[in-house]
Amino acid sequence: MAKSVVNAGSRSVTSFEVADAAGVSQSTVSLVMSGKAEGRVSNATQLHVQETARRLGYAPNASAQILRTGVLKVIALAVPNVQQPFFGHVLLAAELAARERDYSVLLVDTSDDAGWVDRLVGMIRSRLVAGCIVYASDDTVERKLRPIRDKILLVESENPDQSGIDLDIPGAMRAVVDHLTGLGHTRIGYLAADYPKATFRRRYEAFRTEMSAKRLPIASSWQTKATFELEAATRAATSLLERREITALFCDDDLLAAAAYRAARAIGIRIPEDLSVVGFNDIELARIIHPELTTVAIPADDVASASVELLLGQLDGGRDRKRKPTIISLPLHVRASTARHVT
Amino acid sequence: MAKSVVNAGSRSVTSFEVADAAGVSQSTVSLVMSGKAEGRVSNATQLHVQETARRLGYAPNASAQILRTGVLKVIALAVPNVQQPFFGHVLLAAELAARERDYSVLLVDTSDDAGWVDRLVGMIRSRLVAGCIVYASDDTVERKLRPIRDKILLVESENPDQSGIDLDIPGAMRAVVDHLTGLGHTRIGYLAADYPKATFRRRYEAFRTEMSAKRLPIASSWQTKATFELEAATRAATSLLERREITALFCDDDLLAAAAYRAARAIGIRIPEDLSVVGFNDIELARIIHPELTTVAIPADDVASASVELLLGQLDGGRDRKRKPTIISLPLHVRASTARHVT
DNA sequence: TCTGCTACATCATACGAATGACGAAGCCGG
DNA sequence: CCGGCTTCGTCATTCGTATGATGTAGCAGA
Repeated sequence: MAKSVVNAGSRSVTSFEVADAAGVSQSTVSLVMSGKAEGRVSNATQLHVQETARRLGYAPNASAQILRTGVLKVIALAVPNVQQPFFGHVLLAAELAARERDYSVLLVDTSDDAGWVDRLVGMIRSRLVAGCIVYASDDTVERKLRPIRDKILLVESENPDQSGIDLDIPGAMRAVVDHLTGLGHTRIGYLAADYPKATFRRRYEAFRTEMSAKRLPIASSWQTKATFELEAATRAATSLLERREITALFCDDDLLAAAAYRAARAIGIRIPEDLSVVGFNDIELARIIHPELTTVAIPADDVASASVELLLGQLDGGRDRKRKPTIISLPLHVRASTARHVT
Repeated sequence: MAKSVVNAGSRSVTSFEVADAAGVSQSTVSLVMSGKAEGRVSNATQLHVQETARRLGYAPNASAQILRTGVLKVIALAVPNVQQPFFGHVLLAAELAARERDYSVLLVDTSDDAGWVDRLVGMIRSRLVAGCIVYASDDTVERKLRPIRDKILLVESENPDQSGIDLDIPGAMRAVVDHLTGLGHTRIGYLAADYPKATFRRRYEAFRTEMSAKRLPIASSWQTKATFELEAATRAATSLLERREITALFCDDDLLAAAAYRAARAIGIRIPEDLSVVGFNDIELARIIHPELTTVAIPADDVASASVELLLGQLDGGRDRKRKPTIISLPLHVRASTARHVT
């Protein structure tokens, strides 16, 4: 009497129905399904239950499991602007790392509205997600996250000691300035990202520190800001370059470097003969534009997998908070966009 | 194995505790919190309960709510390779569209392993997510998704009639071929994406159809395949271009077009003077490389928001399945990489 | 005083799985 | 024939919320 089949209709199969169909109790089904049946259920029964469950298309209801066990394997990832290739990498790597530990990843985009922090806090309070990795936060955000800070891992926090993960910005900027001065450059421009993020501020500070240490000049006319919108960035770069005062240019992001390329081409400045350019991030674009871009690489995979690891550790580890942040070092990839300055 | 318990901050507040603190019953708290209190709870009590809840930091437990109500506002998004900028756009737009209807988005990356389909089916069966949008599926995938097909929305399915959303590939290819032939090109090459996806096959079929309709030649030596890995793609493009048989080249993706640019530059072929290039996707890169790339645009935002809309409709609408797919048309953005062919 | 309302609030149960506390056999040794 | 030990299962409760059913008090009308 094969009673089939329960099509994929909307009502879902419960452990009670499996129990009925298999002629056992709900407890037995639960024990078998959760793999805790050893020593409590005979092998024959286990097989029978498994077969019945399969036949009925049974899958334990996640909400019920979570409610009962308190175990929730979903984390959120709050990233600014997923469409930036760099964050795409981060997202991908984080998903992979999470999946390896049986976690799923919920996306929270932080780019367009201010409501995301409250939504995130709500998600965590209501236990829709167990915790969250937050990239590039700022003070306002961190204040709101305070009450749930043991469920949050900050990457590149405003306050470095709050970070779980931090990047070796000073080291990277030292490498950049060393590289450029090593090539004979002294008038180094700065195309900054016009976003109020800690990471950009810290890059600029590190730059100034390095330049001072080397007693090199910094002029405000050698510097400007731009968003990542291509046309706007190109205009900003153009107005900077057409003064023809600098021989090298650091850009806060590879996209800005690409804009600088466009600007340089438009006004007849050759890269690297007339201008050396250094970017930041090392996204694929860096090798696509011509000449290939010298840039500081952020190892997105390492950052993401380390974040996941730390967050999950923090979530069940409990009280080992006052750990120092993990520092990720950022290699400078030297390519064809930088060359010796000839006087 | 001692079970570590009781750390101060981690126990979460329940509606019973709020009820106690406020001197009312749990039911009352629930009614107030869910906004269904009108006519059942006096205003004074409502305010008092709300205040108490706020003071204790109460948030309803999501699992319990879902279990009780059966309402689950999380959907999954299965996309191949989030790090491709195009899918970054899709993801972002989908998250936004979902959020507007109070849904959250769970990411499923389909690029690196084959296990994702089973994981996805499990998520849906166990009601961890309510439904899923699946991009660029294939037959194998669709077979496995069959049992839960009313919770899935396919975008660009292998079998067009299964799709909820489809792209007007034939229209796009017609525009491409019209554009190139209008410029006097007859020997048109094809740099294909080496991935077994329906979308690429359909592009190629549409290409052949158009070329036949115009009685233009197609030669296998004018065509090759490549993955999106930059170096490999550049090599493939190089071997295609160094034959110097074609005057125009269609590329399955803007990244491949970028590789073609590199190849062309390396062997001294000028774009667009010696070779016109057309891409596909219109990612930001298309305007960054020089000359700016003529390319078929996929309106990622429209695709994503329409997908979300359709899926959510399908999830609660229930039985209006046999709807025809929504067709999204793909404009050709003509830029500087295509020019008249001079004999 | 009794019926009929309205306005508030509570009771009790269901959602579906997990799990500690209990059996019920079967078997052994004495 | 009885106590004790395994082996195999089941019972009953718990997780936290939502909600139909059920009061209770107060008041108006008759």
